[in-house]
Amino acid sequence: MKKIDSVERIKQLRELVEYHRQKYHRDDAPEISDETYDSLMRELEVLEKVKLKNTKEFTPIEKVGGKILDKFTKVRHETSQWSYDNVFSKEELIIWDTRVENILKKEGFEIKRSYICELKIDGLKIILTYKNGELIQGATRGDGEVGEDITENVRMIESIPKKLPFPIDCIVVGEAWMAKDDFDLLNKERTSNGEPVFANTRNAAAGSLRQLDTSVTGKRKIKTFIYAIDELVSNNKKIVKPKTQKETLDLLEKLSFSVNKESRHFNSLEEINDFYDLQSNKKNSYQYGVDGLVIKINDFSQCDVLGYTAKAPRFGIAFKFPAEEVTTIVEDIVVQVGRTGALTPVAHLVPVRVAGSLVSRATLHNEEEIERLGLMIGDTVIIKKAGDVIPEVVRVILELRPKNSKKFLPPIHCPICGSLTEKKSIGKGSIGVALYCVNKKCFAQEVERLIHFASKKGMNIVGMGDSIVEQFAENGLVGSFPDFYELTEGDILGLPLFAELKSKNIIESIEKSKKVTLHRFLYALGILHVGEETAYLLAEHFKVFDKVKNASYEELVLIDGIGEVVADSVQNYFKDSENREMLERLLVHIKIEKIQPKKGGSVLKGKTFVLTGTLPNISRDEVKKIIKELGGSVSSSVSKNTDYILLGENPGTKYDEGQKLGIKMIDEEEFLKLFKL
DNA sequence: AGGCCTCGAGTTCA
DNA sequence: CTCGAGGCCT
Repeated sequence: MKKIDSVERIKQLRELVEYHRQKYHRDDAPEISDETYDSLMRELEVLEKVKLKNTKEFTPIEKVGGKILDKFTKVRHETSQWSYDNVFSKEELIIWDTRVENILKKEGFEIKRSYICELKIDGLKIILTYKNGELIQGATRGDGEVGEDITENVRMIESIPKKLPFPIDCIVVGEAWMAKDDFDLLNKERTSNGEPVFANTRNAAAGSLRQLDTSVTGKRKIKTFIYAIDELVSNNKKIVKPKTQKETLDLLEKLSFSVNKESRHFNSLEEINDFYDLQSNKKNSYQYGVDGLVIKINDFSQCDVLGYTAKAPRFGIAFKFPAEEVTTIVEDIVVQVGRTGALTPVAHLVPVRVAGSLVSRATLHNEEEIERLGLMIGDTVIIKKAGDVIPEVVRVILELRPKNSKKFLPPIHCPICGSLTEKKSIGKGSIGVALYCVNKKCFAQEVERLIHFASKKGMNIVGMGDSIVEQFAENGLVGSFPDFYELTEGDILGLPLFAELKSKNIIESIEKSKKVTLHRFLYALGILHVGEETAYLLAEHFKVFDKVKNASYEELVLIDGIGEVVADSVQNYFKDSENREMLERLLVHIKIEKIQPKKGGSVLKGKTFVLTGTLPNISRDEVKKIIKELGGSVSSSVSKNTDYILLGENPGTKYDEGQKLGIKMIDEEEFLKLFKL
């Protein structure tokens, strides 16, 4: 891929950012997620700084917010409404803190400082003005200088006091948000009324506040957290101007505002980092969205010294949680060969941080998926992580497509062995979507089969991971399964990076792997359509390997769960003379153990479980084993046959499906207790 | 023949 | 986790 001209990209990005800025701030109808928007903004900021500095093209983005719609009247804010700069890592936080310390030192100020950490609520900023204790105005932030008058809407919000307990003048600032439960209900209602649903709680909150009919606002159950006092005039001795952020929060509470209870007062960055970790685990348990922490210097006299940059206050910073959706560029689409010969296109990306890890590749499944996405090489795309683990291309940002973008052409030849590719026919006349390399001797396929054979769920040769198998294969040490068992320490020692101890360990693991259960052995062979489950079925039915090997088609299809396709596949595998020879050579080394009769468990008889998320103490495979031993079964997808969903941390879409179907959810603790394990 | 339920296969990063 | 497709029930 040719490098994209950065000046050209800056121009495109500017236009795009401006477009979405208006969509978001003016129209309340964003088309992209905030994270995506942030990500575009950050890229633009960096590019401008690097490429255009000292040129007349340099017009840094400073304006934030949008133009004002006619239907709401404008209000000019008494004090500018800033927003804090963002940091995304502990290192960046230290840089911010060091700058704070340096400025304080330079100005001859006390450098000892403490911090207030507040949750950064995902809502919309509101500014409330009180005169003599009476609410006289509510406004949105707008561009920071001029916002919209939403006084009548704000009066409909329960958590906002219309009259303060003290007759003072003040301007306070906070966040308006909608609870996740209320959001779900609202969207459900809108669906049944045929209205478009809101994309997220913040849009819903924003939409609800900008209603010309304020009774609608009242019905929408908007909630608030207030966190700042911009101005305060008081004749009352009980109400004095706060000198710190902590006093501010206390005072706000005293004035009957709704104040978030999670805020903490800390003296060190270490404490802040712990709090960050704690909250990043807890964030999904709140009814409001949290996108990070806001860290503020507690002492206002220090804040005054620190002042403002052109863009943001120096005395505070937003420490954001890792973005879950970001943009990046598809540098190339590369075709990978699987163990069965299946060819899978994978997008190679400019590395980006998503949900805490650096992502450089994402599977595209097949051509049809690429078609659906309308993806071309060189495109800018939005990436997210499915179930917080596997990177996924969500969609293409067409506006950023470079002129030299290339279409992905499905390979005519296998990228590894060069033989022709084809699609498989399935059933009568119809053709499957996946493309295959039909050469069984294809080196890539052979390596993948060997990896599968040695894997944990197969022969479980400990220490024989993907890259080691690859290395062995490339050096001609292994080409077929029996080769593993004919390796000597001397063979391995010849390879680079293999010291004596390491070689010895590998030989030992190979030795240990010789004892296997029948189902694991069958699985390891990698027979087409025989996965873990089917291997188990075969093992249970036939008990000994020879009977599986010699089973007739008729016998196979009679087994519950095995149909024509699988029976065919099994038959063909054992009919193949090369396979038979290989097996003969292999079985000399292998000792197939009898499966122990099930430990008379029947507690879970007939119960079907589905697992989602990470369990705190037990591994997924262990749980599966336990459930099976007790007579239950584990399925990979939720259906109405599912009895229980075993819920771990960061559950995926199965959680939502389960909720829809009203399936009982239990966590690890409940599971163990329930079945007295 | 159609629809639901499951399984198999491929995938990512630390 | 997601997708496609095999198996089985209606």
